[in-house]
Amino acid sequence: MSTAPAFKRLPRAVREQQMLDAAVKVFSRRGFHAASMDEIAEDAGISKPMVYAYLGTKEEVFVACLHREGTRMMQAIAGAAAPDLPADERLWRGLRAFFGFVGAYRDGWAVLYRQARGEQPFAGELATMRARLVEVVAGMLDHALRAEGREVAGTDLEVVAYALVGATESLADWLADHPEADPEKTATRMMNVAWLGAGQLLQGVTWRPATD
Amino acid sequence: MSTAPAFKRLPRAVREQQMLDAAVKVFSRRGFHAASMDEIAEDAGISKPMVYAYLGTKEEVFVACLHREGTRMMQAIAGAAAPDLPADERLWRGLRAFFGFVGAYRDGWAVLYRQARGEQPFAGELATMRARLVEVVAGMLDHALRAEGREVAGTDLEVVAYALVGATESLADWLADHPEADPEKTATRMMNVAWLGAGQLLQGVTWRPATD
DNA sequence: GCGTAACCCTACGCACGAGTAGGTATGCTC
DNA sequence: GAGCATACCTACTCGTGCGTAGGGTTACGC
Repeated sequence: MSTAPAFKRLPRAVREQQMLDAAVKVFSRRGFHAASMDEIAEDAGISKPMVYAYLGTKEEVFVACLHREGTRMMQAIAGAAAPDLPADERLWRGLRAFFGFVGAYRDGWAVLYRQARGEQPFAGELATMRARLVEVVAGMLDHALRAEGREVAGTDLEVVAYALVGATESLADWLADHPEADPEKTATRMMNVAWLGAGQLLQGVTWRPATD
Repeated sequence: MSTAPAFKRLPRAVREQQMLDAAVKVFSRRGFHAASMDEIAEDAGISKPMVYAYLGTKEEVFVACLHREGTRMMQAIAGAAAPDLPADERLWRGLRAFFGFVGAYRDGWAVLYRQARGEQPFAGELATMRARLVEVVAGMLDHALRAEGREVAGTDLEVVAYALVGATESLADWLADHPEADPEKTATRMMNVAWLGAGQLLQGVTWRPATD
């Protein structure tokens, strides 16, 4: 019989990406635990055992999502912020790339930051990624300050970098919830806060002398 | 037989608090879904039906936790930042109170921000609370600027306030993971970043003119 | 054209955890 | 010290969803 096969057979590489797309979507909507493998399979237009065959258990599927979206984001940023540029230009381009990523892959962002953070097994992975970002930002600040002949304690640098990364993530959340907002403009605003605030502070200006 | 009752009978109000303590602890460790009512009950030193009798279903227990911790936090901040003080002093006291809260109730913080955020049914509640904070901060900035005869568009103010709140939350996370760190000092650092960065920016200084 | 490997399915087993039924003991009131 | 409310328990039911067993079909090499 030639019952036109409702859906085509596809090569593994393609199906895997479809599954990941579906998984990211479902995880971002429901959260890790509330998401069901059945829903992911259905959303990918496939049946559950295929997901197990290609991607493994639920945890493994989530890790695969985390990995793909994380890599995308890191590459977007790293590709934009070439290390031979002056620090402020690197920061600016990095921010633009970052907000561009969030604007383009909202679901990915939600999975990465809103979900992974709460679930114990994955929080570590996420923390590592963020730590890399903090390190890079701290490096930029340090570099910029050395160029002006100033020097600052490592811990202070790290904490300030942490605050900047936090502020950026927060604006990313805001952006994800405001589809009408412009990523470019958001990046500009963040750049202003970051560069002026951090710069001033690390140059020795303080609101109230830190009485350690 | 006088089999000394292994554990005492306690009045409802006391048991409820013990249950909430246990629930906050378990939720912060495991996350909402992975947490089990059995574990909460065991941790509180009573049996499961008591939890249902006093606090209701799992969702209701979580909401109760959210409510208690959220109220504690808001009261700590509001109590410290009296509205008749100058804006910078209010900001400073609010920050101190906030970091003090996080230092004292780490589990509460984790439940509030790391868990509630990811779970759809509760994210809204949390967003409302954060919105109130953003509003207050924006109000402070606005007030401070008007005092200097300057004026700024509402949206800009809100976005900057958002970034500041985000940076603060981020440092709170850092603090929660670094038990040795000093809340007071963290507050000082945040104050410096906030006041200098936001202040400068809103006074018209920019890194690169925003070319709307 | 025939074997074989890759793709894909329906239909289950089974554990885990939310929520409940139904009963016991302890203190408090009159 | 009888009656009653409140604190508390053990021991279940039952739905939900992860993970799998076992089998069918299409393409591709030779």
